Amino acid sequence: MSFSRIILQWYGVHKRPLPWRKTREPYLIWLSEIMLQQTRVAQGIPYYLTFVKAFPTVEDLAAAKEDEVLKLWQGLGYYSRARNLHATAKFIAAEYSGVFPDTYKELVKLKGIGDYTASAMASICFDKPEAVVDGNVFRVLARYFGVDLPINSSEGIAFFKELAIKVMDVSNIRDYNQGLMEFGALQCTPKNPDCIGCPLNVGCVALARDAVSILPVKIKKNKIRKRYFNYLVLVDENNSTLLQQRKGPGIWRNLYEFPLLETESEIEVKEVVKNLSDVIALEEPSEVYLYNEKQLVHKLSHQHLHTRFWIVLAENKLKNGIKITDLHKYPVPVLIADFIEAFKI
DNA sequence: AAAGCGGGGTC
DNA sequence: GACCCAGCTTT
Repeated sequence: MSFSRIILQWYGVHKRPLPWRKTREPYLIWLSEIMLQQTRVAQGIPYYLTFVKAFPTVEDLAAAKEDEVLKLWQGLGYYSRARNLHATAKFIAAEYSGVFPDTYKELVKLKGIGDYTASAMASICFDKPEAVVDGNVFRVLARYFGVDLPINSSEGIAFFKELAIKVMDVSNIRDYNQGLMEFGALQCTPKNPDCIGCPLNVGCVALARDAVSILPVKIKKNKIRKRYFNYLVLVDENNSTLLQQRKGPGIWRNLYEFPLLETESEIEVKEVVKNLSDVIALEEPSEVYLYNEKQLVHKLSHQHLHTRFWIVLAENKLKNGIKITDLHKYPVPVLIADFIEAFKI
């Protein structure tokens, strides 16, 4: 039996009943695909359900404020996905009367939709013969066909895409594509795959060469940048504080945070007081003290944020102050959300 | 071609 | 601690 036949047959038995598998409506498939980029299915499910409930149609999403979208996205990470999602929803509603295009070529032009997502939507929603290549597919193909080209090199990406097109089954492309990814997620797992019980073990090149554990090959290049964040948590007599929206490029764009003093290294309270006026306009603080004695390290995949929260008691009432009890309404990074959760004055 | 972009699960 | 996850965009 062929590679694709075995995948289809396996999928028929092991298909999980995921929420987005009850439909082929482009809006819902799109939503699920964007959320699942670099994200495990289990982590994405609750967000998907929340979004479908809050925004049943693309017009509903288009009509929302970006802050609302980011708030519901909070905790899922890679927030450019949420910003692009919102921008594309507005574009589809305004320019396409709320109807998604049905070809790879048109889909891939949309913000936040790249090769993978355009292929997934075209095949799943419209039965178009497009091959998907996600992390699962890279792994399955690399092992079964014994390909050791790095999956994160230009050459590797092009090779695997071509290979995926060669072996796809266009007679049932929806199930084939989803089946191949499901197979990677459940059977051909990154660590300790069950090769004994694998329906593809006979033809698997990696298994024959005892190379399962070294495939796929990936060039690693993780340089982790250390940063030192000092958040200034102002508190006035009304129990109000200040938040700022992060602007420009970099992490957490358009999310909110406390006024930030970033430094080259860990600093003392004296230095915080000295630099206070650079970050916030304040008549005169009555007291500045450290909230977390032990600096906490918030780990992103490419940055370690050594973070301290400083409580700054304000002498006068803050202008544009936000009630501490209202902080939970703003979209914030998990780092800030955890602080807000724990903060008791 | 390479870097930047989150947060969480798994081993 | 290392690796990975239904990747995309910018440089």
